[in-house]
Amino acid sequence: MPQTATAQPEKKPSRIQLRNRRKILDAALDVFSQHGFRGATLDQIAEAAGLSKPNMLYYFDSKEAIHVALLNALMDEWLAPLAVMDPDGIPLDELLAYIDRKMEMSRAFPRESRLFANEIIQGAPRILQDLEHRLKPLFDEKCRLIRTWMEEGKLAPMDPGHLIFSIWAMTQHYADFEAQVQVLMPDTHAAQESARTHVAKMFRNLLSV
Amino acid sequence: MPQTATAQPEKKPSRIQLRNRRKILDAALDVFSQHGFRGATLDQIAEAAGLSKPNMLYYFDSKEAIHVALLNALMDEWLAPLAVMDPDGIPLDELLAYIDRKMEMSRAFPRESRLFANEIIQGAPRILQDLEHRLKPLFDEKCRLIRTWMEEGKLAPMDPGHLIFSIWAMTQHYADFEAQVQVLMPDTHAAQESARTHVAKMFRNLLSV
DNA sequence: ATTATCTATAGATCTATAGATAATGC
DNA sequence: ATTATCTATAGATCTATAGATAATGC
Repeated sequence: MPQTATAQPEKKPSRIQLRNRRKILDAALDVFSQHGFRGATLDQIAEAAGLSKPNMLYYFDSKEAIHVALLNALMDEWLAPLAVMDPDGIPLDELLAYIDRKMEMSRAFPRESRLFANEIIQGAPRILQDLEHRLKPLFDEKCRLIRTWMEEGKLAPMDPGHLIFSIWAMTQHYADFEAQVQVLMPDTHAAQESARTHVAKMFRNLLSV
Repeated sequence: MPQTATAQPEKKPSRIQLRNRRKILDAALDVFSQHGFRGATLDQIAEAAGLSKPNMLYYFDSKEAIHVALLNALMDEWLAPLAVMDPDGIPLDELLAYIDRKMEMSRAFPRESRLFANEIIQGAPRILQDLEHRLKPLFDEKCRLIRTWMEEGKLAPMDPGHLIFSIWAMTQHYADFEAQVQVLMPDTHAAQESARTHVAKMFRNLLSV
């Protein structure tokens, strides 16, 4: 039986392993999302994780390994709102529910949003493969679904790809550009609530037949 | 006559001064827009500018001074499309023209877009004052103008601030997240053209009474 | 016995400056 | 005379590793 090159003993990780790896990834999310990959330092991550730097490198081979592990761990969670869009649901409701889930994620998980934003703005050097192999198939599948809905006359016709880009742009803007939003609309709490209403109305208006 | 604290001899810069400062800022735009402030190095900028590193620091005091000079130099240009929105024009036309100018800038100057995006995502530490003192007044002024137009029944009513955020989010998305757009819509040229149409239609639809 | 942590530091990279030399403009 | 450039390097910071010691799980 041919043995794959990546086959490994694969002992199950200890409790300490799990806890420390999670502490490191939590800290890395803080630091990488704020400074980007090259702007972040192992010192900052180690301090935020409450571990010494060498100890941290006992759990991950390198700075890049931490970053890649973090992106991989978050990718599924990040794509979940799109993934659960249901072909058997009511088209307009499904899309509006997707938009609302994205707005909620942007509010509840701004660090995750900024982590991906930083990576992609800088050319996605460490995540391009994942975009190709995990995001692209999902994107294509949902584009086909939306196109079908439009052809059935359930949604106003438009390019499904650009529609999805519009949704991403609008929903993630409030997380990614929070510093600017806060300057221009100082009452953050009210701004967040009204943003949700504005975006929902905007897309309902756009998508209704 | 009282003398301001910042008064300086202020000799006029030589031709070489002007040329080298411009070369440095050009190079800095390349490097900072791709890697962010902390991710960029003076080595990269110096090489891109075709100057030695110490020579470059003869023209600017520090890495931060280069970055700040660059942001300041680009801010007016970056806000120009919003600034020229004309109170005496036809409301819907003015807004659609603004949106089209922003789409065109995103296409023609993606580095500028990413430079500001990087800075703001990371909390705008070096540009917060400018946002307060240059962006905020313009933003408030244009919000008042749009609100007036809406009250006159010339535009569909909505929150003007969120409308502007929507426009920024949509138009800058194609520049800032270009790496992702390219993965998902490989035919970049066609994607750009259809993006322009999509965004124009979307806002015409949204704003028409 | 194995896993986890610590101290110390190598070696690379990065910002910035000192001080000498070359080029330029009156 | 003044402006611009170069060589050399100080001093800080950063990633990563070596090797010893402590803690943990059978």
